[in-house]
Amino acid sequence: MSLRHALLAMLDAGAMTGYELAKTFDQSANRVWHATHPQIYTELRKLEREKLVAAREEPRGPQGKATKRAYTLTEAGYEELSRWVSTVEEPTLPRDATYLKATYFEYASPDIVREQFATHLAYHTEQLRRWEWHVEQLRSRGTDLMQRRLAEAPESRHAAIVAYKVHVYEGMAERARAEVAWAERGLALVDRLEQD
Amino acid sequence: MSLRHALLAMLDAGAMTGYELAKTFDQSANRVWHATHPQIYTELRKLEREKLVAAREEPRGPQGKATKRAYTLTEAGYEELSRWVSTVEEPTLPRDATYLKATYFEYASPDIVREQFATHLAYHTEQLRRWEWHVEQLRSRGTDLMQRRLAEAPESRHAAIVAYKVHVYEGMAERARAEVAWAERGLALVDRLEQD
DNA sequence: TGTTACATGTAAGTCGTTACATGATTAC
DNA sequence: GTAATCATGTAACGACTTACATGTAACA
Repeated sequence: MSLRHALLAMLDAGAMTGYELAKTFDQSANRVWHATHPQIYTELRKLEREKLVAAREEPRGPQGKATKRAYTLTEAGYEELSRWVSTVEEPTLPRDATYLKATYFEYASPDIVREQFATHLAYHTEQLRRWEWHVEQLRSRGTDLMQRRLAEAPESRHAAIVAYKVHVYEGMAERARAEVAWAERGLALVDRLEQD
Repeated sequence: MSLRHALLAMLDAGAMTGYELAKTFDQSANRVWHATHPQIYTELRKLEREKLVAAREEPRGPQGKATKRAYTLTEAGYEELSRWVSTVEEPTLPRDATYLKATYFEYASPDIVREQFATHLAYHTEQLRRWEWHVEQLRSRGTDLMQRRLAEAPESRHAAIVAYKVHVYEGMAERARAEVAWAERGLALVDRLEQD
């Protein structure tokens, strides 16, 4: 049940609409927890009913025919976020389809295996680039979210706020590096097996 | 929908009961895909209805009052397994509650943060030990499952069968090492932040 | 006699995906 | 005018979790 906490956490940096949250989830800094837009809209309505967030309907465009709903954390929402952060999380049990499939690669042709490793390599190379970019942004405190967050916190906490996020994103970058290396060793392995 | 393929893959090494499959999933070599026992029993019945596996009811114990159901792959099941292995898997989108939580560790006390990193460290140290053990077992071809699998395959494929599994388990070991290192750096970080 | 392991399920509920559906606004 | 983006949802289905439920067999 971490989706709600991911949402609460992002709203802690300031008001956002469901649309913005979906964007932030999928392409930007918070690619640690994946969620689709129907899930996000549904959960936001649920959080609103539980009074953990409050919605403000805003007109959109000059005519204001369209509206959007900007959500903010309530006091109760903030407390729930703090409570959650202060409980120890059990490690996630693995469920990795690529690794599972790779266990049985002897049933596939070398070309398919190469394609699988190449896809893995391309994906995680791109991810690595993203994470490294985010670490850089964080260190120079360049992201919007970080600016907003720091503005609302006392200066004495600034170091910790940045440091933990850098630690997470560096961890994600390390993971991506491990996947890139794994895929490269995999490609070398196919070649070796084919030569025999 | 990888649970079914995980089951088909394990049955490829020979007949097994739901109970044995659940054990194998959770504590032994195939800890790449997690599943609970109700899920496994349900999916096996479904696979049976779809004729991808066949069940043989066997008596258990000397009186044979109790029974167990041993499942084997059918020809169609084997074909489905081959088909699946030959399709390229899209990378899994991340959903990691520990990393998500760590992003907001500034809201937790240093002791809670230490406890979280220590839990992470202990878990992945244990996992690393397991994966390294499995790699050793595989290399010496010592596991039951591997013996059965090799017995049914032509000798020319033996190298590939072992090599791909070693590659996967080494990848899992590398991942565990990365998590151990991440948790250790995390513990050092808390200390540093507390000193300032 | 009691505990652990073996063995198999059902049922209720939550979480997550995919497809469907709608309409305004912006930029070309 | 038309395409992309902004913006918000519903509905159906499938995957997964947790609690409940039952009984045999082996071992001390």
